[in-house]
Amino acid sequence: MYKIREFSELTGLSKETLRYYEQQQLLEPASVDPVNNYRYYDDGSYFLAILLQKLRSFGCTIQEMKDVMRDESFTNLEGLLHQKKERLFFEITQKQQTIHEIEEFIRTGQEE
Amino acid sequence: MYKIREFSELTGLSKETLRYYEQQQLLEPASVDPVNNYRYYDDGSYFLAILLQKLRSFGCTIQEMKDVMRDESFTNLEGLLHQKKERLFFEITQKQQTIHEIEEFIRTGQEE
DNA sequence: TTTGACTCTGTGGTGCACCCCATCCTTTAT
DNA sequence: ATAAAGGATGGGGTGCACCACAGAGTCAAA
Repeated sequence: MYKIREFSELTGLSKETLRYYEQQQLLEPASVDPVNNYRYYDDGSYFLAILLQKLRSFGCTIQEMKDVMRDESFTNLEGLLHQKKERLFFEITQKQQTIHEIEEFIRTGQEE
Repeated sequence: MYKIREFSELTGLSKETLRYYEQQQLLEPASVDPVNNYRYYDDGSYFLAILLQKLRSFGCTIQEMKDVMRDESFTNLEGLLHQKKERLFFEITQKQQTIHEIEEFIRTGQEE
């Protein structure tokens, strides 16, 4: 059982982020001491925290992660990952398009 | 001379955006009636407004556009455009990297 | 002249995912 | 026993580029 500080260092998620995720019902502590309200995390929490961190780095929103965490078998996980990949491909073509527009603008806009 | 509404329709920039740009000293009306404070825009304003709109679509920030608008000969414009292109190339490789990470995650993360 | 459309200013809100701080309480080490 | 370290809560703030709205004044056509 880890207290929030140690768990924060373990996972790389800040204490504030952990509290925020709890509030969002995204990652709840394994247990909360009813006397002092201290949060305690365990290895199951660790697994989930690492997953969440990865998903965030993939560009998933809190809402999307909530949808994934809702069922424990992660049935929606793979779908979300594919969707994110598609999104990234789309954003890449968007940016390539913008690059073309900039180059076009440099060429034609230069005339004045 | 166009009043703000007409100029807004002409340029595609909303009235609020025009007021905001004025506040940011990014695009000032050609004149302001001292009696009623009505803003009036002219064809010079139009040219600048279109430029600003393009720069925004290229991903330029307000601050960057301010730097460009500061001198009337637009000496910094080309530099900014090149910088934006570089930025876009970088973001594209970032996203490609993320795509690889997702694929890697699908492969190795699938084992549990 | 009336009416409706337009404009002004100022202020507050939006979204997202957090971060920061004051204040108070608890634990831990000495 | 004491003091430092760490925990809790609640609320506000951040950045960016706007959008929305209230309330008041103004213009333009019929």
